[in-house]
Amino acid sequence: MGIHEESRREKLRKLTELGVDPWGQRFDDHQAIGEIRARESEIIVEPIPEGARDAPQSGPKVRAAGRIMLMRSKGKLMFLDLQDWSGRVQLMMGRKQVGEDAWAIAECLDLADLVGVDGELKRTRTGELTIFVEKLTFLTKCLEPPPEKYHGMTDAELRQRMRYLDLTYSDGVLERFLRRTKIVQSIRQTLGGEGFVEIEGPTLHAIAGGAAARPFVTHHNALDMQLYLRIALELHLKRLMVGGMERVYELGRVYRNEGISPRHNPEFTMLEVYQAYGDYGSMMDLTEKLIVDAIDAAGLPRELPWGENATINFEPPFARKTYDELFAEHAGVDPNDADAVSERATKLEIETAGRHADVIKNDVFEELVEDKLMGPIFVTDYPASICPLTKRKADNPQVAERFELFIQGMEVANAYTELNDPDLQEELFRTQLKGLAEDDSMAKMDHDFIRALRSGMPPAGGLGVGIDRLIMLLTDSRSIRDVILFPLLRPEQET
RNA sequence: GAGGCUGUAGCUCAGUCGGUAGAGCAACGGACUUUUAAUCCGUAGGUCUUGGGUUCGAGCCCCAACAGCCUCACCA
Repeated sequence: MGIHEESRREKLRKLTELGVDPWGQRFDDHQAIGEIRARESEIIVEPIPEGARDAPQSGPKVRAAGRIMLMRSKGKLMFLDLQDWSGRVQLMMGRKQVGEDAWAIAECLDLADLVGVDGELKRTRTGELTIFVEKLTFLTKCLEPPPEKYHGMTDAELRQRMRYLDLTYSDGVLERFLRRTKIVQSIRQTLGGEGFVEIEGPTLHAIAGGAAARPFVTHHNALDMQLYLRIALELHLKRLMVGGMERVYELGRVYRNEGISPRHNPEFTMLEVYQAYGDYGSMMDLTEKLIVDAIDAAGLPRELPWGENATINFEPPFARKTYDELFAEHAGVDPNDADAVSERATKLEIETAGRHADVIKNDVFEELVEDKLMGPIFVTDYPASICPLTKRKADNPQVAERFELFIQGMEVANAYTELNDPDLQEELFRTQLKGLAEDDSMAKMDHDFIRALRSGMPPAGGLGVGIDRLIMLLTDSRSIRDVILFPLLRPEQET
């Protein structure tokens, strides 16, 4: 046991001797510190009497509970900063004012302990809003020394492994995750308002379809079968549209067995929305509404900061450009001239031999265009051959009715006019499979899904949104790990 | 999977040319009833991530492993 824990355990023992439960009890009717601070105006200050030093004050009686963040002991008087999830307030506790019994408890306090207090809200001589403690209730002992009181925790690894400390001791972290919750709530509210119903699809899939990604593999013992954690929500939601769920969505976790980066975590949160009798145009309008509503619900301005100097302007309508327009603009090559595109690809050291022209074209697009799309911008009308789940344009089967929303070079949303022709779907599954490792293909043959389409899926628009990335953009976070409470880490070494 | 950077006290960080391991905060003891990262006096706290190697001598140089971060690849 280290010296810190030793001294804290000693105080825990003393508390027990004093008849105090060091792990606390129910503490009713306390007010959020943020609300307590808002009662500042109720403080009444009288004129300073002749010969006196301080003006008599009277303030509201308040009750607060929280964690001790700072302690300044001045002998028989101590100042503490108490923090809860709504804010921080100073406490003043005097030996004379609280009495000997409470003072004995106060002498057992350590930084990071949890306490409740009753007292009067007033100001100190220096004007600091302060609860003048009349009653102290010990709530929970902390056995670990907290991070440094000024710098907090800066080590990225510690902050992720010990998120519980990061939330308390790093500025803005708790606020960021609470904002995430507000944004997700807003998305559900917007969708509900538009008549969409939320469902819960299976996360264990026999076939990991609906996207191109390597799945996590697991095994069900009783059925002795291989299962995959879902990589997308798409195919089950579409089955539900066949079943008559005309406006349906799922907002949940998907799992991809891929690399980890500032923009990738093996498990992440995806929203997929399907609207019968809509198309990708209806999804574009919905996407804007979802984002703008979320910004409003979080109490944010439409123009948000991004990094040191940049801002992102979310004022709708977002820019819209076709894939080919952007391709011509950034690659300087006619997007319909396959030879010129191939030549451009070769210059970029992109493999061209034996590869489909649209795959090469898309590699060039990803290399030269995507990073430059600061957006928000809807990129529309993708090459059909790279979109096996998407309906083709009626007047041009080479082009798929698909858009992706890019913001700060990140793909945030992806939407289709959904392909509902079962024969074409089956054919596209088969052609996609050709020459591709199964894991690398977006189209894994799913006979049950084809069978569902044969029963008639209404023409529809579908939308996928990477929720974590959207949260990053709305919270000015450069890493996905800053918006996921417990990102995946290797296990800690045992020492 | 490849490359670069980082790893020193509970936390935040110094550590010169290879020559006895440092500071602040936190802790402990003392003073202090209006402090604000309180202040002042004193005390204690280290397997320098781990394992090898070079050297009379390694926190420092070399090799490897582990972990984190960044870049790239895969991907959203």
